[in-house]
Amino acid sequence: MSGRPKIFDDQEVISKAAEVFWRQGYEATSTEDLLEAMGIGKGSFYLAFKGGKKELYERALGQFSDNAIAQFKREVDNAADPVEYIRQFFLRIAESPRKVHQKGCIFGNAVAELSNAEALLMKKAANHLQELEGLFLAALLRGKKLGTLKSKTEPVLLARMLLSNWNGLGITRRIYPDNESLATLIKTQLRILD
Amino acid sequence: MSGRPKIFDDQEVISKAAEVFWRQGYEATSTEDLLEAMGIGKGSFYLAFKGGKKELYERALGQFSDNAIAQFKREVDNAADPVEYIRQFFLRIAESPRKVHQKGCIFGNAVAELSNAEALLMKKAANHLQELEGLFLAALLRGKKLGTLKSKTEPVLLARMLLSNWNGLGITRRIYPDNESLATLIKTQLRILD
DNA sequence: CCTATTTTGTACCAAATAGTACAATATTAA
DNA sequence: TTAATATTGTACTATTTGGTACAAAATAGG
Repeated sequence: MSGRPKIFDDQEVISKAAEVFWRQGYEATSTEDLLEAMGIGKGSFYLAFKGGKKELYERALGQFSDNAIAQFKREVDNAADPVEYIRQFFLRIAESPRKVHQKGCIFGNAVAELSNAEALLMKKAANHLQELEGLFLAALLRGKKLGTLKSKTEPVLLARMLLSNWNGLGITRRIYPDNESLATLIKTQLRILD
Repeated sequence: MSGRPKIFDDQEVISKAAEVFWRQGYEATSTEDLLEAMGIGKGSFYLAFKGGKKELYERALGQFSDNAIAQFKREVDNAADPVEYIRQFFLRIAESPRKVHQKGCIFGNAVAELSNAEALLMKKAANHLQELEGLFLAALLRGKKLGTLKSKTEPVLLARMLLSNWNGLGITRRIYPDNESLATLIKTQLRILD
């Protein structure tokens, strides 16, 4: 065991690939694009990712989700008021540079573009969004207990609505990549929490 | 003038192409797919659409938009209460079969998947969604005059929000293609109009 | 220093794909 | 009938693409 040393770290190159996928989408990204971004050759690539582009995309979404979910969970758990954290989470969208707006949500993009042919991939992307909805719900429930969630609406329904708002913003921010109008929109949407 | 007769109608084949683009997305659709769906050969295709797939996609979006916009406008103008029409417009989403949910919104899909390389196409798709927002706004303003729009929120803002909700539903309905839960979600979203 | 092991880089291949060229075809009008 | 014209179908080409094969390289351990 232990032959020629690897010249790259899996997580690192997956991150770089994720960025390309995010910017260009799944179909529009060629393996050549990915190899260049990852900085490795075909030999290494197909050894590490036997499933090729498809496997890489799946792992890119998975790793991205793991990081995002972990961060969200860590921060919301540390927040005194989880409802206020959600508010800031959404309002932070309206603090992004244009380039970021243009990418939208990596999972929403996946759900939108993955055709019937890639139904399995699309299901996995959908699952990541459902995880986010789950975190919304947990935060809302804690807010309810704390008394910071005033809304009389069922938390399950509020969480679903937050997810749908998130999905919508992933598109809308690309049409209106203007932080001021986005902030106004988001603040209005967040009224459902009152 | 007037040589061999055309064996197809432009609008018809564009409609058929639009359906394929809608189902599979832009990148995932090959010209071969399109030729098959349209029922014409390469000779005819490149004569009628010199710009190839790209031109066809643009015209497909344009024609789809023209039809949808025209229908919306006709119906909302005939509606006694334009605000109620908007409500029904959204609630009708929750009366779709699974196959339709899986396709989402053809314009939202375009905005989501079109990479920087296709920035111009994406801008045109975005414009179609802005037209929809414009119709929302016109309807809300008329509702305001009629007194059927109760909400104190700025109509411009409401219209923007309706568009974002629409964009979100284009994704969310693919994750939850269940009409009952969709109806619940939509009804809650529509509360902003009260 | 040799052997086993793993990774790397490259050469190669087969399939798919977009697009062109052009002869054959079907029409109208003279 | 014939000339002019527009459309069609097909054969062809050039390129891109995903993927494989495999020899060379770089390590650890004996």
